[in-house]
Amino acid sequence: MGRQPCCEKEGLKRGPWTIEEDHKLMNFILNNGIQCWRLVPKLAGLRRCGKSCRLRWINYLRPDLKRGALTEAEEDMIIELHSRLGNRWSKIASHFPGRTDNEIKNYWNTRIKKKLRLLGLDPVTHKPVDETENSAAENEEIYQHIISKEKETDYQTEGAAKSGFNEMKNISIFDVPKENSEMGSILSKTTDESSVNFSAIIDGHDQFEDPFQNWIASPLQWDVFSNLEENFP
DNA sequence: AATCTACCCAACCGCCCAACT
DNA sequence: GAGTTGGGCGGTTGGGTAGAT
Repeated sequence: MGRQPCCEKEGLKRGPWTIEEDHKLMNFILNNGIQCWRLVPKLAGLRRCGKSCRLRWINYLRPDLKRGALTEAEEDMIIELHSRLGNRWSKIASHFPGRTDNEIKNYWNTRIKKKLRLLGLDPVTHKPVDETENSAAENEEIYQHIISKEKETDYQTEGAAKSGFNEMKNISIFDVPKENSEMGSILSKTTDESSVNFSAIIDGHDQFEDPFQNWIASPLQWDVFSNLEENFP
């Protein structure tokens, strides 16, 4: 008898999460906490696998997530930790509050690995490999090229974020840049009701009747999450 | 303008392990 | 001790995007 699947696959939705789904999950967890991931989709009214909900929460919805590109210092630390811990991404991620193992793993696979190879280092052992294809000077030249390209990219990304627009198709409630929280938008929480009730006030007046629509549409006052336990006992 | 290619990253899959029965 | 279950982890994939041709 083989292992049973973690959940019924039939009738389950897969693929990218919608804003509505994000909302349902976020709202459920903030109101109820996490006891059993298997039950979360059922109780939250989602047609998703419990594992999928967990992943979405951990990698994307968690309020304490740190967003934006990894810094050079973080990158150096990842390399150092990887040389000691290997591909134990969750262990590595535990040294970076607000970063996820998935994020670090992706960063490693798409960038650091490449850089190490170009520098003539084996990404697995971190030791020099035979420089049969490129000389050290050539490697250095390519590496500098990558660095300059990355700086260009970072600058562009930062500029786009500051403009207040996010053209990503899969935009989420958390894609709004933090800087915009200063634009007169307030996310307030009404605690004198049985359930948590968010109401966003944009430029002094309500724009939507549905508080969740407000939540989606308005830039967040991020500080509300800094004392989460106080807000959601 | 259209097509191709490389890259990025969110999401999924399957395995492992600890806790429980 | 064996079987079951749920959570966690690492590897992989597929879709979207940007840049090159």
